[in-house]
Amino acid sequence: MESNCKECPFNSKAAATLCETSFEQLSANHLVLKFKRGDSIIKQGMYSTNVVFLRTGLAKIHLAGPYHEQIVRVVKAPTYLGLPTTFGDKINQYSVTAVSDAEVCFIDVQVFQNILNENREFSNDIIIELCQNELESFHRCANRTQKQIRGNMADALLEFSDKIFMSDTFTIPLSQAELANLVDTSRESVSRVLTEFDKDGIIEIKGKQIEIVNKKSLKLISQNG
Amino acid sequence: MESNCKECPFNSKAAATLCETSFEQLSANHLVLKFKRGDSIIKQGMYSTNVVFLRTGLAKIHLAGPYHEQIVRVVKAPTYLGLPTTFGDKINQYSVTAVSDAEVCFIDVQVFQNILNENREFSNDIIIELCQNELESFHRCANRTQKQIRGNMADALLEFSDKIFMSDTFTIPLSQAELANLVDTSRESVSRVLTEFDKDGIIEIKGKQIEIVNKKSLKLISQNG
DNA sequence: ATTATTTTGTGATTTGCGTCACATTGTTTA
DNA sequence: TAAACAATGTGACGCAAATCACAAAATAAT
Repeated sequence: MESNCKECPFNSKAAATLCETSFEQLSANHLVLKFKRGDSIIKQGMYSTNVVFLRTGLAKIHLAGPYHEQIVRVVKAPTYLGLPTTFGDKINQYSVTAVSDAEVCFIDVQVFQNILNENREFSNDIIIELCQNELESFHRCANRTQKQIRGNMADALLEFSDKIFMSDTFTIPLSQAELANLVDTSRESVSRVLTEFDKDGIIEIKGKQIEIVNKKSLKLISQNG
Repeated sequence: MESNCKECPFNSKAAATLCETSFEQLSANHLVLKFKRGDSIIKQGMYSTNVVFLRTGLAKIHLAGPYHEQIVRVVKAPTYLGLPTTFGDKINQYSVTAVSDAEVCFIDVQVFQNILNENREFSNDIIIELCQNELESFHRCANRTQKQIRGNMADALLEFSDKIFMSDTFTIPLSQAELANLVDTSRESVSRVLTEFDKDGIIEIKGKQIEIVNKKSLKLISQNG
C-alpha cells in the first residue's frame, strides 16, 4: 500500500521538518501494514532491511536473554521502531511485537538513510531521540537490577498509567507472564504482588483492568522497597 | 590548550571524513586535559555543555541507581564519551570517571553540532555508533539481570581480556567494590567468586593482576550458570 | 617508621524470590 | 456445550546471594 506521507495524520514531530522531495520519496517507498495483537513486527535474528514507524497501537520491544525473553519496554504510537537494530546491525538484535492492534509503516533503510542525509533537522532529531533512549536504557537497567519486585511492579504500573494510557484506569495489554518478563521476575511473583497491592488498597483489579486507587503509595513503593 | 585536530594521532575513525573547515573549527574550539585515576570527567547532575573525546586511557561510565552506584561499562580510548548525556538532556544523566591516567578533549556542543550538520558521513557514523551502543545496552541489561554472579563475573573478565586489554594477562583497573557495581553484586561475592575461579584453575591472581589460564572454562561459565 | 585508611578474605546468618506442584478460573475450538 | 487449553491464584520448599561481622593485607598519610 502506498499513501501520501505529507498528509499522514500520524506523522512524527521530527518529520514535520522534512523537505518536499523527501516526502515524495517516503510516499513512494513505504508500505503500510495492519497487525493484530501478538503479531511479530520485527523479529530478532532476521535481516533488518526496514525502518519501522508505528502509526497506531502498542508494541513491545523484547529480546532473547541468556535464559528467557526480556521485554525491554512497551511503546505506543507514534514512534519509530527498530532504528538501533536497523542501523546498528545487519541482523535484528531484538524483536518488536504488537500488543494491541497496530498499523505500521515499513520504510526501506536506504530511503530512510537518504532522508537523513538530506534533512539536517530531521537527522538531529533522530540523534537526540537515540541519545534519550540510551539514557533511558541506563536508568531502566539500574532500576531493574537494583530494585526488588514490588518496586519494579510499581514502576511498571506507573508507566502504563502515566506514559502510555494517561489514565489511572487502564487495561493491561500484557499477560502476567509477559509482565514478569518486563519486570524481571517469575509469573507467580507478579500474581502475588498484584493481589498484594489489591489487598492493600493500592490498586483495584477487575480481570485485566486495573485502577490505581492510591498513586502516592505506589510511588512510595517505587522509590523504596 | 589548543592543538591541530587534523594531525591528532588519536583521531577517531569517524573523524577521518571531516572537511577542512570542520577540522579548523575543532582545533580552535577544544580543550585538552589530563586526568588521573579517580578524577571525574563528566559528573551526573551537572550541566552538560561539552562533548568529550577520550584520547588515551580508560574510563568508567556509571550512574546513581536507586540504591547504589552502577557501572554501566568501562571504555577505552579512543572514543567519544557523553554523547547521549550531552544531546539527550541538558543535565548529565551519568558520570564518567577516569580509571587510569587519561587525556580528554572537551568540545563545545555547539561546535560539535555544527560539525555534525556539515559532515554527512560523520553524522551517519555517529548515528550508527549510537545505535550500536543501544543494542549493546539491551544485551548487557538482559545478561546482568538474568545471569548469576559467576556468569557475570566471567563476562566481565572476558571483556577486559578481549575488548580492553587484548591479552589474557592484565591488571584490573577497578577495586572489587567497583567490580561489584559493574557486575551487580556485593563486594564480598566478587571476592568469593574470584578466589573460587583461582582455586578451580581458571584464573590466576597476583594482587590486582589477573591471568586467564583456562579461557574455555570461563566462556562456559559465561554461557551457563 | 608508625599510624590511619582503604582494600580484601571468609565465616555465619538471614531472606527474597524462584521453582515446583497443584487448584481454579477464563477462553478457545471443535 | 463439552472438552481442551491458556492464564491465574496460592501454598510449601530450597537456594543463591545479600548482609553482618570480623580478621588480615595492602596503601596512604603523617
